[in-house]
Amino acid sequence: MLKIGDFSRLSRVSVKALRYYDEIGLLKPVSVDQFSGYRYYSAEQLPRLNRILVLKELGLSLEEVAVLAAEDLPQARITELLQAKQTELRQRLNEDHSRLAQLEQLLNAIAKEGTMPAYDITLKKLDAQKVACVRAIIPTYSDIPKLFDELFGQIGRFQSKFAGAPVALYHDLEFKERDADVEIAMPIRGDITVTGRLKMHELPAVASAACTIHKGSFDQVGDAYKALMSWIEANRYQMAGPAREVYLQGPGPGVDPSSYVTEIQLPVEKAK
Amino acid sequence: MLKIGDFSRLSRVSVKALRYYDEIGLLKPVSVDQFSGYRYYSAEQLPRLNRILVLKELGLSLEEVAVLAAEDLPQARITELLQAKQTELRQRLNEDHSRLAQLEQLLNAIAKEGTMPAYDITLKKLDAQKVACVRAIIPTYSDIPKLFDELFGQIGRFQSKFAGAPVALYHDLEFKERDADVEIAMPIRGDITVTGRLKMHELPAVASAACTIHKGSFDQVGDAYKALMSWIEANRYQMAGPAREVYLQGPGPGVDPSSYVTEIQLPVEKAK
DNA sequence: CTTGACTCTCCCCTAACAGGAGAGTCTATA
DNA sequence: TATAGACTCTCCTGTTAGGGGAGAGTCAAG
Repeated sequence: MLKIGDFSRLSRVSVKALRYYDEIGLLKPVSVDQFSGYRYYSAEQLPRLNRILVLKELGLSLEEVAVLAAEDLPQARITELLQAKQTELRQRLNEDHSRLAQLEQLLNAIAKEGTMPAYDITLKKLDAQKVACVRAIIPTYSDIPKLFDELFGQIGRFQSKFAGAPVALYHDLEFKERDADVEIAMPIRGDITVTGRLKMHELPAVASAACTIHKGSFDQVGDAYKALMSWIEANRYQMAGPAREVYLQGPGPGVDPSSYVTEIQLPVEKAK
Repeated sequence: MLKIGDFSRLSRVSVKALRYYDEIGLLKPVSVDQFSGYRYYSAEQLPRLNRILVLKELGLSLEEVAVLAAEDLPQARITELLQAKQTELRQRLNEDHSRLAQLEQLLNAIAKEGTMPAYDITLKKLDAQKVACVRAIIPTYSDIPKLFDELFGQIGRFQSKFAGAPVALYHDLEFKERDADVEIAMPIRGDITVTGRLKMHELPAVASAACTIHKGSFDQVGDAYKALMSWIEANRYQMAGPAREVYLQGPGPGVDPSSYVTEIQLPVEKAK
């Protein structure tokens, strides 16, 4: 019979860990002194402990190890559990891989710019949402406020049904200096009646969109687009739908242009 | 001013997480109502939160994120931190890679044998240790007990200086049916005087050894060696020193051969 | 018999929140 | 104006796999 310290030395497992394995029922000492509480182990338990350590090393949680270390477990269950771990590991490998790529890209950008880049870009999934909208071909971008006025002039009294921040969609796949096809939309909960150029419809969901947040006047919003474009190129994506601008904090009473906050969302897909 | 729920919806970060970020000082609301305790955020905080999320996604802990999200951090510190993360990530990638390989191997073995393999093999580092030993060429393996007797006949009275389980070293790099070069050693703490064929010396440390534990009579110890050998081959290692057998529970009064416990250690190195 | 090494239980700590309890607050509608 | 329902607050517990330490009891050698 070995005292816990001896068993710890033989197995190179800490005393704390052994006590913990006892507590969770993973490896019980062969006997426990009823009065002193001392745990006594046998060298014959080393193979089991060894198996526990091996399985743990493979990335299984102690709970899973406990299942696998049980005797007479049907083979099907064993392989099932291990294969689940396998796919889990594979997935983490992929994630880490792309993390590493992102990290490298960030380091490159820092080396080039000498500081943290101004725009942080993430890939998001956009849900479908019901909106009230007006869509038109406008001669110049300075006509956008008119579309807003047209929209809010009609739906302004349904504030309680607003379900988010207003969005602009640029339906031209390429940038157009004039005569752009623009849609101004407001997410709506429930139904409202619309007339004239106003329509209710559903913005389609987007499987993945490269997104970033621009802070400040719309004059510099081009920088955000540039950052998005070079990110898309560097990560081998390509555009896959109309760009969206979400006006998280837009023009309004007492709002300075320098505190506007706009999220730009570019639907993308992996380039072939 | 946005209530926490609104800010949560805008940012797609849970209310719980936002409160937590407030608590650890990572992202404080712009104002907190002194009486109700309500937190009020501004849309202008979204870029910062976005940066936090991006850095977190890269695998940084919130503590590290807090450092990086601080203003006016010298560029050197930034790259230093990120590069540290990079190497950390690379290491985890390697580990996961080998884990995956081990897992696949285990699944193969299970598929072949129909059950969990009898031997779990691990790579260990062996420390140097001082031993008393007797080394000899013995005609047959059944002469090993004689060597034990010779050893313990002399050092048996120094039990208090024993520092581990007895070890056998097989100095022939290839298996020899007869006239094997065998060393029987006992780890010793401090010094003792030895005479005749007995020597004191230091067993060298081993950078990595493939190890497994055999339970039961020595007759079947060959299975353990077979398992080790095929593991070594499958993992592209090669032997790099004398095999060791550690008698964790060996012959003694009232010990049945079926409860012997022996660890087999094969020093290895990566095959080129 | 003493001393030093060992062991016991119990409690707190980790990271990044999630879940829930119980109490207080805000706001839209009747 | 009253109230219901939605929202928010703090506080507590739980998650993994133990580590660190306190205070008390136990064992073995000299």
